[in-house]
Amino acid sequence: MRKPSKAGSTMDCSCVSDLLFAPPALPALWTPGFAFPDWAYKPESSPGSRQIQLWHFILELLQKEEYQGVIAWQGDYGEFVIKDPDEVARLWGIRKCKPHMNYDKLSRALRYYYNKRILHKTKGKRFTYKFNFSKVVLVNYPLLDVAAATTGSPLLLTPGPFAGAPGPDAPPLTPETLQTLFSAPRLGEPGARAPLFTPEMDKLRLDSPFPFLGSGGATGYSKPPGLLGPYSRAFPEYPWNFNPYLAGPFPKLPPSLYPPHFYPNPLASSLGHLPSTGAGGGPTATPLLAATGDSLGPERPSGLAAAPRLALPGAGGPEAALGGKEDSDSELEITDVSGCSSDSEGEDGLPVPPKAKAGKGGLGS
DNA sequence: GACGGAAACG
DNA sequence: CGTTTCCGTC
Repeated sequence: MRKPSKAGSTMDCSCVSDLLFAPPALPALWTPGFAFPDWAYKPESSPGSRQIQLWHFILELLQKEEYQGVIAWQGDYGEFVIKDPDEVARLWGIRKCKPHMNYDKLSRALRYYYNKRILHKTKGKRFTYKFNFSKVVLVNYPLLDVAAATTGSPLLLTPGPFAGAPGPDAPPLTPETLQTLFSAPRLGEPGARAPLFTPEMDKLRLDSPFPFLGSGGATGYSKPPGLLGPYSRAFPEYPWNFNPYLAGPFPKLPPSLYPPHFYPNPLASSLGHLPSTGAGGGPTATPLLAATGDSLGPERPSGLAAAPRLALPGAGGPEAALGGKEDSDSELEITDVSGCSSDSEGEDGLPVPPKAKAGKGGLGS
């Protein structure tokens, strides 16, 4: 019943819209046109209102090395752990100008994602959740959903908790499916519904051993899907220097290329600017974006085929990235509430300390 | 801590 | 609609 006189706190809260990522000086491996994926901000509907959503935010955080002490990928594909709930909540609060945000509330919002299947809880592990990228992708590319439905995507590779969930909208996508979908030449075209599925793929699909949602066990570290990739200077974490999504038509990927777990990179694919599938690769996936957003699409340079310098792990490998990220964090902390009216409930001025990071070694939890 | 109902808000 | 706020329950 407590409803503090919040009256007309119409604080526009020009929270600086702090796109976490300011485009400072982008390294050479950065293509101008390759801005943050629209899809990350455009869930599906509400054309125009691109209020950041919690899962976007989480993804953002996860993608920035600066916050690895606060939230980080861990465990299986899409699994992440909130190492510092208070901090994450605080950051979220800042972003939304909700000074009283806390983990309890944030987690409630997170819990709402369960039904939406955007997120899932990793039971047993504290503060650990798991992204359901299949859903995330679908949410952003409804067309794919349609396509999948049309073909009656037979692949069900969700051993996780969803396995038993006969959800009508349980669109379990496997990386393979995604690739297939993304490879399709114009999804937007009614008549151009490319051969999304072929008999041969069927086999492959079922054959895919992916730790998508529920392969327990893999205790190894899982690198984040390079979904949002481009923001950090470190390009995608594709240690294997190989993009599953652009790998030709559908070659049975050689075992050597099959890491313990690899993740799809729908984004990259959708942007279709990665290592061109080259011959046989087939159609570019670029149209996808156009298909969905269309119209006002920030025209992607047709020749977007720009230089898709993926991480050239080769020697460096993922470990290199992992190990070398300890350097001093960037200064683009989003820890300032500048813009947020301090009015609100007339509480503390919300000093927002510069957050002394790095101090946490015993956060093991 | 984690869950989910309920009400309210923008 | 996506939370935010609050809360009872396990």
